[in-house]
Amino acid sequence: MNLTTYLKNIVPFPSKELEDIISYFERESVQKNSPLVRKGQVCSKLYFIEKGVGRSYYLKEAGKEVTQWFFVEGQFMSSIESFFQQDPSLYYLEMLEDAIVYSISREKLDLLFARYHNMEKLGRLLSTEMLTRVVNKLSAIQFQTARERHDYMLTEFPDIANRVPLGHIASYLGMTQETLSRIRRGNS
Amino acid sequence: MNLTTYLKNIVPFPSKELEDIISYFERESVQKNSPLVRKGQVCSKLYFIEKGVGRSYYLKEAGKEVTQWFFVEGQFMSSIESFFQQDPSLYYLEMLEDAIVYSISREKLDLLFARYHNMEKLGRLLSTEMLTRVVNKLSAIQFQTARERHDYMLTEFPDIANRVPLGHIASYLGMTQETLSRIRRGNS
DNA sequence: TGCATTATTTGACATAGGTCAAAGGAAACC
DNA sequence: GGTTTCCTTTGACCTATGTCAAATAATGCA
Repeated sequence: MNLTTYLKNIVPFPSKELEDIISYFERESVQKNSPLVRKGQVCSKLYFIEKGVGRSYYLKEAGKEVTQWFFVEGQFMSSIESFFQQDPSLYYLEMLEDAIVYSISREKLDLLFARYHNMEKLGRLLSTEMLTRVVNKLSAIQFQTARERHDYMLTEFPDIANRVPLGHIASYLGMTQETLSRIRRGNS
Repeated sequence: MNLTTYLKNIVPFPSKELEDIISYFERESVQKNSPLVRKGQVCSKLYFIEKGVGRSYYLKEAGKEVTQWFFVEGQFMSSIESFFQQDPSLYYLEMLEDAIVYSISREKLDLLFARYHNMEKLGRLLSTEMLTRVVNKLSAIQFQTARERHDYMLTEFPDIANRVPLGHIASYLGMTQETLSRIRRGNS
């Protein structure tokens, strides 16, 4: 998914604006398993994924990783709270496949927000959209059984199952790898 | 908490703008336990709470209510996904005390977003702030024990315990009333 | 003030899903 | 192509929290 196309579909930017906006992003190749942000760092960039899958994850006691979110092609990815509040990130960000992303720094983004009303609108729309998705996950986690959460995941990230290790998905769903494996088998 | 003061503290609106913006809101008195939105309705208004506490809640099988969020003085309240996407709300919204709120319709709000860049910015900021808070709750629900979630709640809504029934808080925290009662007692 | 209603606590018991440990599979690397 | 490493499945057992039911306590209202 192309950044220009993506932006145009959300807000009808005049092409001059859009050109200017795009020029503030940098295209980057990112290697599989390389961290974009570590816990404790302030997340300095917002990423748009052109190709690849990423995830955010917490590191719990005993080194256990808990996936917080998956990010696929055509989505923005960041440690949002850290990026916007300029606080240390509570979790890690990494790509799970070799990827191509577009990145922009906070300063540049702020500049674009200030320069273009349309851009501010884009920010608002993306933010409420993400809010909706997080609320959905919260309600899945809060009152669904392990099996129902698995079904929720299939709607939110239809093809993720074939792209990332089972353990990542299990922790994203708030269950152990063993439980997810049992659910997949069909019984349990 | 006064709406004008609140808005001014987030974005430095010129007073003319602010005056115009405020004029689009309507002041309403709302009675305790009266629903602002029912499940299945499209939520037509965004509310700002000047006085009172509200909550959003799901109605599960067997008529069991599950609180999704609390809203206190000085916060905006709505069925956000429904309000912004104009979809039927998945949950109810009600005030838990006699309250005073300021309300605005989607059309008027859109008009203000379009008219004032500052307003759009306010929308973006409030939306990312809410996103942060929901992410925090999600992480509490997803990997904390019942007791830890209780502690999380005390930071998010310090004085809520004295204002709303225990059952509402328990379901907000994803546990039963009995469990919360046992936690409060200190053992368990 | 006293009754009716609603909210909270307590106890006994049940269970979904966790933990630990080990065995298969698959994939990556030389 | 064989070996090392990582990923997934399976089994046996355990525990935090849920369910159900009943007893108190608190609150609202006549």
